[in-house]
Amino acid sequence: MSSDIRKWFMKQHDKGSGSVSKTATAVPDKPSPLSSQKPVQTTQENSGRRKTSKYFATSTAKEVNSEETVKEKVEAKTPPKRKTRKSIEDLPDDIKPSPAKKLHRNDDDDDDDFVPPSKDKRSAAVKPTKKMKTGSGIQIISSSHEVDDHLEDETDEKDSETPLKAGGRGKGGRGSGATAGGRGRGGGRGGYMNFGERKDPPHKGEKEVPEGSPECLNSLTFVISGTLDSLEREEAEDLIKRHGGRVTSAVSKKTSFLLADEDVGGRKSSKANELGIPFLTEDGLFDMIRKSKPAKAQMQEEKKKRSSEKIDKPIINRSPRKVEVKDDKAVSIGRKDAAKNVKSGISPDKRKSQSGDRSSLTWTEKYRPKLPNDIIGNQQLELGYYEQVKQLHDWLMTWDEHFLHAGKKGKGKKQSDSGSKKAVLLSGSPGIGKSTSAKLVSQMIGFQAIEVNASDSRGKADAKIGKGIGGSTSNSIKELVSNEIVNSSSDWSKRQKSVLIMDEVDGMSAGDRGGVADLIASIKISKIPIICICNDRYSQKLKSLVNYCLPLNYRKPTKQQMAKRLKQIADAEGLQINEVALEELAERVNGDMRMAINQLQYMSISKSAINYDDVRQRLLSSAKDEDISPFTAVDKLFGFNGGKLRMDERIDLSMSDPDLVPLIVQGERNFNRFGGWLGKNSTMGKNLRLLEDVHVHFLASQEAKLDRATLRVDYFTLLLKQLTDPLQMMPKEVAVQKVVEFMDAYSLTQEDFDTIVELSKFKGHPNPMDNIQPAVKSALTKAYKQGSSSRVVRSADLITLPGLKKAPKKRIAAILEPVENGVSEENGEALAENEEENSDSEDADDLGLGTNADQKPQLDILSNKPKGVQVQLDLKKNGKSNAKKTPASKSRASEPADKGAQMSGSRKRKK
DNA sequence: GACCCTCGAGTTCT
DNA sequence: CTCGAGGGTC
Repeated sequence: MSSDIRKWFMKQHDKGSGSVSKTATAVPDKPSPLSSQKPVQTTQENSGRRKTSKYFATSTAKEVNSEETVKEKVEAKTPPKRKTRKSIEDLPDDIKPSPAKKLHRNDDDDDDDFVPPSKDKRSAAVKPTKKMKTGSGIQIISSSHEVDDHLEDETDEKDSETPLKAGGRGKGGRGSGATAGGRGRGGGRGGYMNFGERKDPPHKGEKEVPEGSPECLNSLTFVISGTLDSLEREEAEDLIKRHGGRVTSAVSKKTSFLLADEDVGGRKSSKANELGIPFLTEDGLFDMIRKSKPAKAQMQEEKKKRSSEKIDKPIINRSPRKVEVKDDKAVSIGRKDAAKNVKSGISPDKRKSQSGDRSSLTWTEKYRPKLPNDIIGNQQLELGYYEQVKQLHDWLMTWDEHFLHAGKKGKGKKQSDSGSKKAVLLSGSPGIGKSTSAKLVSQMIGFQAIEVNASDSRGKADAKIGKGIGGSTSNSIKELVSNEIVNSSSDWSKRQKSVLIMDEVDGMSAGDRGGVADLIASIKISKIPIICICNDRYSQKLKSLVNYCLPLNYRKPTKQQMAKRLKQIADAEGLQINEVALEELAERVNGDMRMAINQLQYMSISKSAINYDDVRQRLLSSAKDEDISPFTAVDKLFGFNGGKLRMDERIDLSMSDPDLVPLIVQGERNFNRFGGWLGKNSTMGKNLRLLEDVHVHFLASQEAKLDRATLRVDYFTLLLKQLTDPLQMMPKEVAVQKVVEFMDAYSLTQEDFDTIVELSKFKGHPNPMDNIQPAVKSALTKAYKQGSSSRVVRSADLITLPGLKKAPKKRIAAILEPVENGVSEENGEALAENEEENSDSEDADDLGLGTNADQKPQLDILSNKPKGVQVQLDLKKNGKSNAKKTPASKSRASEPADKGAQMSGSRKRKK
């Protein structure tokens, strides 16, 4: 390994010196190529200059000044913020400056360098607009023959440009010059990095996107250049992929067409010219696609599409036939699950059952990497140097050494550099195997992994740590760490080494006050290695933590890597899915393998063959631009859905409950939700806590060991289906029996059931219970209650969960405070009243918002019920914290009555 | 098998 | 642009 490192080092060194020399030699040359690459700047510069000269010739300095001020004003008014820009672009078309935009775009878009000739047609047409636009941000251009001038000027400019930075400004003295320069700089070279301003197609959405045979572009490769006429780049990509085509980023010999509507120029184009690759306009593409399908078929296709859309819309399905198939399967699976995985007998289907009973496992579990090498992406390089997993491994090893040293201070072995930090910080977007690899590596080396999920403080780890010290995570950690010290100094260390895995530390820091500080303190004193895991390394909260950690950035696997693995899985499950679809899926889930597998499984429930469109449909809402980090993505999400909801609420929400962030993001993906999902955060808060309960019960059933995050995301949809579909699809008795069976198998209580239903409702989804006959519902209730007599007391009801204290939001916590001391039923009831009032007002809100479910009178009972349950649950939790001594069964027994009472109570009050 | 060439993707930081 | 992956050739 040392040799490896040396090798590596030498390589680096070589590289370094090489590049240095390169740069050195390159420097002198740099000016000219550079200047030629800043077309926009040039243009603007030109026009600016041109204008200036014009002005100088014909106008007074004052005029110039005034213009300058105008410009400045505009600039001041229009900071380069995206939003603002966008709003500008949202202006009516006549104001909207397509050419200017184009100009702009050129500026930002790397390879589509500005080529004047191609532009003339357009610019001539749109000149006026340009003027306006420029007025609002860039430059004022007035003449109509400027195109020609551009050319000239451009050439002129070239020589002087690089020096210009100073000279240009000095010459013109224009603010514009400065501006243009700055932009050109940013856009020109680093332009391809610019995600900022996205060009809008001039005729966005105006053309009808054709539908063709799904195979018509097979084996064709496209490169998209510039901005198309009516499609966003992504849309065009979609279109092509949907028809079997391939889209790549760079022109090569393999490229079949260069898709460019305008702006023909730039590197892509020149290369295409060189290679004799035909150009294709958007219309050309459309034609191509259209031609692939006879008109009649086209219409049919469209019809089909439309109807399928109709069907797909309600995710909780209530549409007739197509869904039925789905449901049957889902039910059978659910049943299988419920039947506690009776050895694979029930499923005769074509899928190879990989490991006996496959039913109990989600695919995520089933295909979870077993060896560190299974973790895709971050694969071992020859040198092993980039491979995070290996690095982690090494770190752990050296840490141990380090630790031994500290303990025995005997051997004079030199510590490796990576060992100098006492903790590692694994970062990377979710689902790419951070915790998995942490666990696996620890396991492999023989460490006992103690996993603490910061945002789920009552994980297994907590249980292990013991309930002695209060619920705070950090306390637990401290205790653990110090315990470990004691233990290890005695005999423990010989037996087993431990490693502490702190999951989601960025979540923790907000939840636990000073969590990070505590964590750092823990790291300082810790005698066991600590692995911290976060999603966003650059989060402000973690900044101080980074100093104490060896940072390890996990990279997202490429979509090809993911697709490969997914393909394996699909094959193993007998699922037909083509690669394009898989890649798309991979892309859409943003490298989140787990999510991808989940989606795959979910889709597999309804179909055995999946194509690109299915994937697209399913993941429509997960915009591709979610790629920076989930947290910024959430910001965006908030922004996008912004209109409908109160911003402050959302901010509060995300601040006070970091746990919701992933829920939101993933929930979005999971349910294809659009705006309006988050009506009221208080309800969400409750739901979240309710979800905790579901989770606990779920865990207690020993059917699955999942953390809450997994539960909420992975299982939720499936659970919902399994709980509600039978009620819709089957005769009453059978359905009820099945559901109760299922609930029993998973130790779900009726509240859990309601919770699940309730959770599915937010954002105005159709209530899955809508379609269920009241009779069936009551039958279900009855059946469940009947069963409950024989039901075993669940362990979940008996154990006290330290984390629960923390769970409620502060507001509620404050209310609860007094109760915790005095176990008084009246208190509890009063409390309940309070909560009830709250939920009532929320109900009102609901009605106001027009959630469909809540509006139908006959559903009122139903929709109310969960609310009642929530109240009840609050009570219960309340009771739980102090009612450890109270037999669980008792509290349970009293529930139904309470619930009923409260329910009717709240009803009355409302009316 | 070693080398060369071409293709294609990623790069950043709060 | 830079680097790795993959494929082809000698």
